[in-house]
Amino acid sequence: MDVVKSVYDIFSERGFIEQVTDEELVKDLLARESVTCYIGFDPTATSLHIGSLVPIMALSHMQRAGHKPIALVGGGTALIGDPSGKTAMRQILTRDEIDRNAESLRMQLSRYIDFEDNKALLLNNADWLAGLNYIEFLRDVGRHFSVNRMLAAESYRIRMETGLNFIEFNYMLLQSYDFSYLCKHHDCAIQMGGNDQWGNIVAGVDLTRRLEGKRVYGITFPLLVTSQGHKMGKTEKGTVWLDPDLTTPYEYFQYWINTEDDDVERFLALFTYLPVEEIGAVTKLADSEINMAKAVLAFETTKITHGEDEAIGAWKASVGAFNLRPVSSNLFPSSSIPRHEILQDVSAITTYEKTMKEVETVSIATLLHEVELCASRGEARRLITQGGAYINGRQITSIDYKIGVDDLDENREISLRKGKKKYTRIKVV
RNA sequence: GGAGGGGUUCCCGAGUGGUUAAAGGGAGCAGACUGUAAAUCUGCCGGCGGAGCCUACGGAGGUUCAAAUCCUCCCCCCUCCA
Repeated sequence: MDVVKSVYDIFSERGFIEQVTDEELVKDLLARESVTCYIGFDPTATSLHIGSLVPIMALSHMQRAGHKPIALVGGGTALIGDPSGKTAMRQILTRDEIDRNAESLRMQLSRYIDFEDNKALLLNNADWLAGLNYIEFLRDVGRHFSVNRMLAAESYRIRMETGLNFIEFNYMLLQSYDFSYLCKHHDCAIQMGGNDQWGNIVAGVDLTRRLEGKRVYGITFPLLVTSQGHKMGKTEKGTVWLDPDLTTPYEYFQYWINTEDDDVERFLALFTYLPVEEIGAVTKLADSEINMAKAVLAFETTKITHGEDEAIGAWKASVGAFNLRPVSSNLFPSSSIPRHEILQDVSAITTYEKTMKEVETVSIATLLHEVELCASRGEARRLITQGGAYINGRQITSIDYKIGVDDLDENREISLRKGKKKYTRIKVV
């Protein structure tokens, strides 16, 4: 088979697809011509996080296959917010905030998608939603929606039990309108999104047919949870962001290398560009050998999000801190992960600069708190009591421990560790 | 608008005057075991220099020696009726 793979094949072999509105037609369309497709993103935060990575990678694959992705910022819906105040899920944002978030969104997405020369678009639905006239909207759009059918949608059925306000109920109409608008003005033919968007996407397909007389399609991705059933991208320190100022590349790397065994293969397919043939080798890895695959996963994902230099830095720090074994040369030949032994270089680990006085005069618990290893001094004290605090690899046995010059290494640095995995360094200046 | 039910610590959820920083579960953290995995077991799990103090049970007042628990007003959610 030397037929070029279509992006649909790529999606399907990499596990991107949960549901498709019309598999045969979508397959055919994507194999035949360059298609414009879109995914919506919430502009409620200044940074995207790991939870958005599947949609982002999907858009990226689309573009690589010669299609045209549109990243749609949901500025219009953010303008409405959720007035009940009970759920914090939709914050009301001002136009300024939305525009600012949209801009940082563009910068982040630029790592994965090329927006040059209109090869991809970043649009904001506030541009067409904000000026909508209610009467006209009801007449032109609202009349196409059957409340009975809406209530049958999975997403609403669930909310019927806990309560659903009118604004939320309207998101389906607005999102459907987005789709038909993008179809009309940008010739957009496919909407993609998490499987929770299925109802909204299908509604948009229907509306577009009625409004524009055009046939459009929808694809949903599986909602990712780890094999433990945990939500993706949450750690002790909170969300794993894509912004290096919020989550350092080292922490990002660490998040991925800590992936559970059962998720490694799936994640390699979803979050890296490595060929599926190479990824399949994961299943043959015995016992701890799978850690090599995790290293590759961590390296490749970090490289995609933060660049190769940062990925190498994070990898080196990881090697230094955890005695990571080099990845065998026969594994993942497409990966650019370094495979040689290296000198210890932990500079990618977060380092705090402090004066000798600042270090000597405070209690060790305070210090652990100050370098954000512990959320409070109380937690730090507990940690020490339970034997989970280490200084330069030595367990701290007393909460009265005081740091002195003897704790400095030749670079005037101190290594602090919480448990087995959380490292921080202090540079005494 | 009327009637009833409800808002508890990160989440779910007990608790109807003091013994409640508040049962239980989940999540999380640490220790042991390991492979920076999972499972399991053990401990911890509001803040503050430990006995003490502060903050906390939707919001604001009030009763009381003492309130998450009683009273008043307000906000929000749910159910039924309109």
